[in-house]
Amino acid sequence: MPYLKTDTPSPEPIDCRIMSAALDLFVDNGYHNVSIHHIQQKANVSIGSIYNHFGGKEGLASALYKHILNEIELVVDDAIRAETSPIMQCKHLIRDLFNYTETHRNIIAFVFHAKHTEFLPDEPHACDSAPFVKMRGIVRQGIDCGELRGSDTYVVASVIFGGAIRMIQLRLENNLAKPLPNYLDELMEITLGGVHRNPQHIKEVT
Amino acid sequence: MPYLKTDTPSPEPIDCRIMSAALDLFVDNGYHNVSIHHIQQKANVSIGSIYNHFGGKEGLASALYKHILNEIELVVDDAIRAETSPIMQCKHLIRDLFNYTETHRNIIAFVFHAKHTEFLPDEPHACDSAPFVKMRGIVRQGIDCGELRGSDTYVVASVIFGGAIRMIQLRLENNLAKPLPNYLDELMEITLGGVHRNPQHIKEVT
DNA sequence: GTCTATACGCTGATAGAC
DNA sequence: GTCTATCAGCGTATAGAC
Repeated sequence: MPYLKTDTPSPEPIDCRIMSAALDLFVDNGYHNVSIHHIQQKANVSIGSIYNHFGGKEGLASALYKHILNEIELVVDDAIRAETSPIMQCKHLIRDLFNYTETHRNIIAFVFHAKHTEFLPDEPHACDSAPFVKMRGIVRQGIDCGELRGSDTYVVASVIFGGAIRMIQLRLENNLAKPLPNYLDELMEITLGGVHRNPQHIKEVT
Repeated sequence: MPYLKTDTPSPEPIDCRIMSAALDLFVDNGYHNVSIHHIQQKANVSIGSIYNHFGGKEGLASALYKHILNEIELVVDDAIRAETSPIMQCKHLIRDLFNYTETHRNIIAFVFHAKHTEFLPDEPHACDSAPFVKMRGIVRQGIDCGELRGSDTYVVASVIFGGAIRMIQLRLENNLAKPLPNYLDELMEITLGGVHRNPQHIKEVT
């Protein structure tokens, strides 16, 4: 599963080496601030090889994007398989994403911290890709079976995963003192139970 | 307040025309896909004028960034002034941001939909800028006065504003059928009251 | 398949006239 | 202050040897 190892210079297949180097450089510097020459140098390959394998810089980014979305999809599938209720699936998934952020920082950063449409205009928006569609599917089931409040899938999914994604982004920008798993329990508690201390008074403010 | 009008070609001060053109182009195409020549053409000014006023492309982006953060800060200040309780301030602010997204799309897009560190390495992260610091200040007060549950400011702020920001991003990517204000009531209700239909059972899943 | 050297276009920036 | 013409550098992509 961790096919894409970070900062491993040499003894791997060449296409993997290229993608790993590109991932690190893209995350650290941004797609447009990285040239083919940088990637070539970091991956210890020639420019020709990059063109042979990926057809150019954009093809490389596209392959990397799809590869990483597949990895995320595996994480989502695991969570769906491991739990039965939608709420438990959500919590399981957020926990795994938090762990993944700590162990595979750049993979998460590439998904949650880049604007792909600026360099991959033909790829679908991240939120329309398989893993995110599946996340909304979990939420949809939770609403239908009465476990989750609300009616609009996008709204409920935004509350559940929006808070978690925000935490991930804060962590990636080094705004959090501790690793993400330390915040998981509090995050889930107030996401599920609400931020309002006296829920019976909510009607007063809405 | 709407000093930066969108798609207004001519009868304004030159620096405003330049910033408006740059904002539209940056949002539509991404900073790195826009050249000085594009901006010059759209703003009906010369390259020299851009350099005279802003010192170059990066200086222009930096001025635009600061200008827009100031506008957002005004929105935050308005919400803080208009309400007394932190929860009401949060809801007021989210409503105004939703309206602002519909009426000043590109201003919101530039703040919530771009990765500024890729072209403004010297500017602070958006989440460290004044408006976002003030948002966390509201949350901090809410926690301290017992109105909001939770203890960590970042966690509570992520839940409250993370969901709203996620909705804004979905709207900017045309994933929502209706304008944002239509979703406000449901969003606030489940954010404040929790997504879990039976809160008394939360301990079972956390 | 892998590599090097080269060509070409574009972009940011400047110089100097008005 | 505003403008035009021009330059230098970089970055993508290709051609062709091994």
